[in-house]
Amino acid sequence: MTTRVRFAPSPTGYLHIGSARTALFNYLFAKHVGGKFLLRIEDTDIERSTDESTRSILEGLQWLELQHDEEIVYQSNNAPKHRAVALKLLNEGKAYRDFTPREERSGADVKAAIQERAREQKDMRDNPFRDLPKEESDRKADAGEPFAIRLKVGASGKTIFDDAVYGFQERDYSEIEDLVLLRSDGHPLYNLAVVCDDIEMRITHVIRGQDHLTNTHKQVLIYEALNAEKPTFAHLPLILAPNKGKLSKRKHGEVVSMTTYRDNGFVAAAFRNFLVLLGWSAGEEKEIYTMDELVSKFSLDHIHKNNAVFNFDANDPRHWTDDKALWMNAEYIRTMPLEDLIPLVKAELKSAKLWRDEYEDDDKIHFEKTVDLIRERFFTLKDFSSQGRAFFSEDFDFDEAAIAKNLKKFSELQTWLPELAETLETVEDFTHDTLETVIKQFAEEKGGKFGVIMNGARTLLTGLAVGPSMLAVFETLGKEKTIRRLKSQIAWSQ
RNA sequence: GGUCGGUUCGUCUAGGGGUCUAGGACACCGCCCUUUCACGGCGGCGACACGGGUUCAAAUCCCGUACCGACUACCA
Repeated sequence: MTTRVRFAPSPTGYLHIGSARTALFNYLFAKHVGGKFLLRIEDTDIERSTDESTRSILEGLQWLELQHDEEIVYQSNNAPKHRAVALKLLNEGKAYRDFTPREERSGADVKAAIQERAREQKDMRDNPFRDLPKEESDRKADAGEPFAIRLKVGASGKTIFDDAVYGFQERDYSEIEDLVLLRSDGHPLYNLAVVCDDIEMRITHVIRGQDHLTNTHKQVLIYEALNAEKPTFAHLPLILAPNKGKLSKRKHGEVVSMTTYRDNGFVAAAFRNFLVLLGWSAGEEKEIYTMDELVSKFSLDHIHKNNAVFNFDANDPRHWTDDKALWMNAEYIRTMPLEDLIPLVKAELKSAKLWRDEYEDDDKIHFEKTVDLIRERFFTLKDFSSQGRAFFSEDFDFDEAAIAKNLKKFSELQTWLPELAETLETVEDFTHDTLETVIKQFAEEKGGKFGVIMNGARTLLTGLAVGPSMLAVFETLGKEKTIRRLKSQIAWSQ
């Protein structure tokens, strides 16, 4: 039997990093065993689901390169089927009509209210309509009395299943209430919908967040009522906020959204690599994996049981997201094959209006050399257009601190650097070694320090106080720009 | 409250009775390299939640306690 898994987000917001990781694990598991990775949008919560959210989720998956197989299933399209199933269970006597008036639950304090209610320790089988004779139930229904349909959970017994991550699970029926299958307005509920759809989609492995672990018992009951074969369940540890609480948009903002990473210059492969290490490890010291390696190494039995903390400090710009994610991104930028990086840099330069078509034509080699040089110290793709701006444009800013530290502190540089430009004009072979000889000699003649001259040049040439080896910068920028910028007085007048 | 999970450096983790005076990565700190630096090299700091058992031997197995989390909806 082919392995079939699904990622089933509800479109009530952007793609959350926890969901993204769930999608990733599903994808890797499917690909590892040569199975199918399906996508189902659980848009049955009419009030909260939006098309925009669906789009955002799709974009996030696409960015991470988690291509789904087959057509996307929209759960709302299946509502009639879910309803039919509820009715079928009703006819078979496995479910019953509950004529209790609906209790409206809404607002921020639902959770508290539910907990409060749960504290009462009531008997899960005390519903007065549970054993209402069929005739009477039919009569009330025919009379137009609204009713919900509840699953009739056995008086005694227990549900069991063997979770691929958490192991053997059991729960006594007395802990499970007669769950509502169909709302009194005919709207099918989550547990019913999930089970029906998973059956219809022939899902073999349900891989999802640990927050569904206890729900699973209810679903197992539905599978059994339907005489359907249960899939294998595998629950994933949660990804928590630094305070070990739930990671949410309301409390934590943009850091939890996938689009934030895409929009802030993350390399998708790097973020994916970071994500896969949250709750899973191959049991080795290696940490950087290509997608192919992940597919071949991934397995459910290396998934942890304990939750992982997504560590970041909202008040510290340098640690605005998890340090390891940031490091991973930098690592990818400086070590990934240049040909894979180039398109990403191209996109970044385009969006910053710094892209020129020559970069992949006449100027291709030089462009690639430039990217290769400056990527060494970059953390995100944004750095190519910000810190790297001077390499792609004449219109760049000078860092105030750099001017103070590298130029104004040494006033003699104001005449020396233009003089250096004159000297460099005579250099035919504008390359690293030759430049080094010439500039060292120039420094000696002036009685100045080589380093001071180089750093002054750095600021004039790039606007910054940090960057790659200056001789390489000279060479990469080329003779013409080097000379022009060394002569420029713009920075001096700031 | 109940049920179910979980607990190894600040964070991500290796480990599944002896090879653990607990390994790696990130972060942090120091030194080195150097024309700068957020590169690189070397080093440092730093953890088995606690208490009982079982065993010749426990981070690893069992029990209890503490703490954290999930669930407990006519939400998903």
